[in-house]
Amino acid sequence: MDIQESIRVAIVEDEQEIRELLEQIIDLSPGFSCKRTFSSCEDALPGLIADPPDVVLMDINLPGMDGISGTGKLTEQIPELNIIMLTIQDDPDLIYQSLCAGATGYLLKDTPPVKLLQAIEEVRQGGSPMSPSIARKVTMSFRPAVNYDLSDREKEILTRLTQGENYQVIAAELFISGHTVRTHIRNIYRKLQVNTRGEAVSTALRNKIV
Amino acid sequence: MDIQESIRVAIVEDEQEIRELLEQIIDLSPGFSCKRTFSSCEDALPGLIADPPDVVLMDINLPGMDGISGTGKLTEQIPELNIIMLTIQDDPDLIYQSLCAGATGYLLKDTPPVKLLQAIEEVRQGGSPMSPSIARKVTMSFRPAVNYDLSDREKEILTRLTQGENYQVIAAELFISGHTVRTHIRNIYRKLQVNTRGEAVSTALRNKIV
DNA sequence: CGGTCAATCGCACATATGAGGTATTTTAAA
DNA sequence: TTTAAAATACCTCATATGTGCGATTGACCG
Repeated sequence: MDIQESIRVAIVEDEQEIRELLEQIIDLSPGFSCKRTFSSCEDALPGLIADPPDVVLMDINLPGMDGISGTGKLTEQIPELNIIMLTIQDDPDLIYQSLCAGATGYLLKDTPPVKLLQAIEEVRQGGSPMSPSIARKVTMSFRPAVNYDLSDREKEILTRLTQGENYQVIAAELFISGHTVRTHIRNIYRKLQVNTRGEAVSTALRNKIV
Repeated sequence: MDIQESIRVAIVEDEQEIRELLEQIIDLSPGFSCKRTFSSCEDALPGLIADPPDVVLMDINLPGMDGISGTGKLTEQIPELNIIMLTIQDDPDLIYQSLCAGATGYLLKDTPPVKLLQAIEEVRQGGSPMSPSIARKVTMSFRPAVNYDLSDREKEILTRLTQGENYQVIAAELFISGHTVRTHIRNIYRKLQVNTRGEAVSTALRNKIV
């Protein structure tokens, strides 16, 4: 392997101490190089878009544009860019937002240097490195949160509501009368504590009921 | 640490060869023990529910009840049970369904023994081990898939549709007339290629537009 | 300068929906 | 076998919705 082929890493991190520490860890490791570091997204974006590195380490808490918005802007321009969030927070909501914005990895800042370097390599090879506790939060996010105690029939009808079918169509497909469909939907709304179709579909999908 | 404290692993796998190979890998490794193996979910469920192991390795393709359904039944009874899917398939849909059913890890069958043991330890410690390519598919699943080219105003209205607000309420909140709301919604429906509120909300949420 | 598009506003009408109530039958559990 | 829950069915009525049409304004672009 050519000496030139070291993985080019860029860092966006506002705290000077951490930034320089990361830079040293990476730059002093064979196979890795860190030529560019930034203390804000505003500084980082133009350069990173013009000449994308192999991997970006992105802090979430930044003055001005936060790391999640920055990640969004970057992936909008360069969808295949590998961005690893590197932060203290393990708030499920921030993890969710980061991944939606296009992050491909998510590490906690207490990650030891060796693991950090492994993660950079892994994301380079098409993986999605995450700290164990983060990965767990991600998998847990797929689970249905609350149990609304819907009957099978109700779930069936709710599914069809999400598909935009109207009362008559549902009735025909399930071989029941439109009146019955209305009654079921009334019960669904009561259990879901909603009173419109839009809310019902929304609650159903967000809670993975269907 | 006590010698008794080895991690108790159970295996559900129909192919005898693979099952016995896994059993050996685990049972011969210090700190791990595999006392129970099954060739079907039907066989496995009663025992696993009665006396849950620390970790379950679950195949997806099984005769009779498949591994995803089995995982669902298990987590219904024991939500905190650690189940690692162990399969050849990396189909995003199966990954999604597995995680929804309650799987906490997902490994490909070509995972080398060392990595497998590491994964078992990791899931035991609250992580969610995944093969790199699987993890990447999981993170990618958070990204908005298709761009429907909605204007900011349209996204704003779409968001409110998902919250079940009616035309008049939306109009009042955005300080525009109900007529305008209708026009926007008409345009949203056209762009999303739907013609009911339920479908619009569904498409919006599934594609992470809002 | 002409063209395009987003955002705004308007009218009319058939149908779908949500909300109120009541009641029978089937299934499952106690 | 009694009871409870789920599934079924019906009625009425005010309002929301989807859709057909047309129109004006302002911003931005070539």
